[in-house]
Amino acid sequence: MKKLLVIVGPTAIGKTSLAIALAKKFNGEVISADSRQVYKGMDIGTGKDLSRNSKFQRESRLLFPNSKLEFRNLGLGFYTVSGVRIWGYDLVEPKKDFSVAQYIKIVRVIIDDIFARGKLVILTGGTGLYIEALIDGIETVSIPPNPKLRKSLSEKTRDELFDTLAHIDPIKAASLNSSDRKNPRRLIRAIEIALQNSTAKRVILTPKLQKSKLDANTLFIGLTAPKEFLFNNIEKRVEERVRGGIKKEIEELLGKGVSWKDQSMSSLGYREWKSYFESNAADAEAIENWKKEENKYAKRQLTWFKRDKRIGWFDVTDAGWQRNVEFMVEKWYISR
RNA sequence: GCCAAGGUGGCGGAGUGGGCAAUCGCAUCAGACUGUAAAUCUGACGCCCGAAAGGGCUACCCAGGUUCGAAUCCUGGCCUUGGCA
Repeated sequence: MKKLLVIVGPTAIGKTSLAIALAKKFNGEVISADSRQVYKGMDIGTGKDLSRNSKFQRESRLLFPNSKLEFRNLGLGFYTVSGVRIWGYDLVEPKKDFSVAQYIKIVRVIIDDIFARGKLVILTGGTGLYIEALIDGIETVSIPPNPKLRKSLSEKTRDELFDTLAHIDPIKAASLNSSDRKNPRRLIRAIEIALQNSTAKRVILTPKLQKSKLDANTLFIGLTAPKEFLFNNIEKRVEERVRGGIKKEIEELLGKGVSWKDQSMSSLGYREWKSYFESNAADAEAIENWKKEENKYAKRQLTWFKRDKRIGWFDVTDAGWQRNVEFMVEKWYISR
């Protein structure tokens, strides 16, 4: 039976180390579900758990599902940390855009491979959308972005965007909640989908939009903690990353031609340094902002995961929580 | 001691006679989320009642005063900062 263990939770709570511990115990391999760790060369800021000498190992049996996704012949591969394989890092160059659709395509290849080798898959990370998309599927992933359209819509106000959408797809427009109606990015994507759908219908291509769910026996575990504890951890972690050489990492990225406008550089821990590098702002300012933003991010993650009723929560400040997790996983693992 | 500027909500900072419970930013709380998701976006945020509409109360350093009406004007006090002695 294919078994998939999912470990979610806010940043800095210790998901990866739990994943590694469980992987050892239950013969598993870890896959990162993190929209930023996919970028090659962004290690410190995104918190890839790499030990000093861990090297990327290419698995040449595995191919990218689409040659366009592959870059520089790097291929698919993994890092080994404490004897456990970690996949999902270094999938793209930081100059490239990346999105859920690509993530699920690539990761499904990896998952199939791990299952084929009879091992447990442990998916862990803080990007809720990626996890949900991978497991439950997304109907409209097959509709690619349309850069020209996006550009032409980018000047419009939210009201104009909403009116445009209401004109093309009134049902979709009416179904949007009050927050999304004011969210330009969402409105643009909705228009993109609406247009695609309507053209498709006209050409009688009618692509069957459907969710493709992952076929596996899945257990969801969530790690949580009181906010003070979390924020404290975040603070320490940010400082560690500063000491660990985030500035140098950014310098190297910039040196390789990565720009502040690139999607990858919108990541926490990177964008906060823009004014430091560009206008000589104090690094204390960057660090303070980084911590602040990281806290907000953790809260957003909690909001996202809270609504998924499949998740069994463990508070990492409770004594013996780890044993409880292991117990739960074991019970599930040996069940059929 | 004199001169100047100023004291506003948890913080920063607008407002300089009525539209002010007070723009905005931060923080905080709650939430959304289906190819940018570490992104993007929404709501609440003096106190009390109310599901809401709405109503009531207390407020812009303190004390007085002018005025139909003051965060805004006047007087006195206290405090802060800068300059001169």
